Amino acid sequence: MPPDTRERLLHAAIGLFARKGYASTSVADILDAAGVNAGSLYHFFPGKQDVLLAVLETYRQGIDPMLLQPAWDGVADPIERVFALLGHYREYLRRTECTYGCPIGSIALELHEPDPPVRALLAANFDGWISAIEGCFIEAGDRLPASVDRRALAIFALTTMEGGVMLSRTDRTLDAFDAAVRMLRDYVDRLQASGSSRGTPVTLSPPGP
Amino acid sequence: MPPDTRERLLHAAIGLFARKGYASTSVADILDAAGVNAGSLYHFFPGKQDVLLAVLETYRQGIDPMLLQPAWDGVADPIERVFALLGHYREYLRRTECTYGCPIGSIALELHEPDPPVRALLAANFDGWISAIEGCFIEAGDRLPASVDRRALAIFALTTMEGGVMLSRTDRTLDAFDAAVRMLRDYVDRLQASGSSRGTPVTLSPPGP
DNA sequence: TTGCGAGTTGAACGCTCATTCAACAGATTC
DNA sequence: GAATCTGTTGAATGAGCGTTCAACTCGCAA
Repeated sequence: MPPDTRERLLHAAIGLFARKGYASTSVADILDAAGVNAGSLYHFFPGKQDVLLAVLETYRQGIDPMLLQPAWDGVADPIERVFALLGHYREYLRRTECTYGCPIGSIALELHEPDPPVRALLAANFDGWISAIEGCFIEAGDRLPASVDRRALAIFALTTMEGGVMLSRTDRTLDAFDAAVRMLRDYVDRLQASGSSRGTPVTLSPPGP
Repeated sequence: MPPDTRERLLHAAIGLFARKGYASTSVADILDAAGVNAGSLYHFFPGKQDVLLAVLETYRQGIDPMLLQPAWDGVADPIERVFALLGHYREYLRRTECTYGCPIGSIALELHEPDPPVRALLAANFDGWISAIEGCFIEAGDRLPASVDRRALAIFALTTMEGGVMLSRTDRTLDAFDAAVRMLRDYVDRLQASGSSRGTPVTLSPPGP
């Protein structure tokens, strides 16, 4: 029954890395936020980068229980689940007044030459996200044309989210995020309309302003 | 006729910020790369952040002559110009073995609480890019459905590029970038096909792997 | 010849950073 | 009750950071 010192450090680091980024967060910041002394941190982690590794691993394990399940609560339709998840990120942006969006994306672009284990965990996080969305599009079955690569579409959804977060964070407005998601919605609507020989017919909403 | 010290500092900073990011580039790095002493830098710039401002302003002024014109050389069709520009970024990724893509995007996500002038210049850079692509889609006229918001489509193209760069940089492979651009191409193709009562008919290529 | 301003030099400054370490505390084991 | 293990303490370390500054060079104008 070890004390929760490690947990407190991890939780403090998660918050600080999301708010300030990795490089701009000092070890002293983490220590202050966790209410822990320097030696204790180095008792649990070999160094600062290993705290980052633990944070990224926590995110990775949290994709399903902490991200997907809350976003998909009450949403059964697989395609609606994709946009429910995007809406989840929109809410995150909105609540923070567009100051931070996806912590994985921020760290991915912040570290220009990440050590291999860090890069591997970043890639694993992206892969978990993509695979979940790919599952939605696969579950959509013949509502989408058979010729559409489900995984590529999932990647496209992730680039839309990450790019939208980047632009919206830069001008502190949800406009760019909303515009990008609106276009993705229009695309998926058109895909559904084009393959509508089977499955429930879909009403095509115009992508206007 | 002032010596080119300021130019050398600017050029060195552009290269280093793109390669290592802003925070990870020390003033000493810039001085070494430019072959200049500390005092000289502070003769031309009040501080490190003002070097960043000058770099961002240089990028902004270079969007047309340094980015668009080379990418669009010999490409007349407005819609092909959009994808020619995306191909330009692909080449940039490829030549650097997927280690760096868009420097504006990297800095935008690296700085979590940028000073107002820095954020304004980042936004101005994105806006210049978006407006240029918006011009392409406007020029495409009735090849695209009238209901499609040209600016939103331009934003969508930027999120595709920035998101694609992020993912490709993370797993050091062009796959994600290619997948995202392929889906954007399919979307634009479908938009053209749907509004094809006027203009040149467009052959719809399947988005398969 | 003197004076001046633009540009240069590089050592020095104060600060923050990640990390270390010897000493200590308390529970568990033998 | 001695030994051991896990965890804690917080001052100290040394490197690197952005920045400052007094002294200097040099071309040019008066």
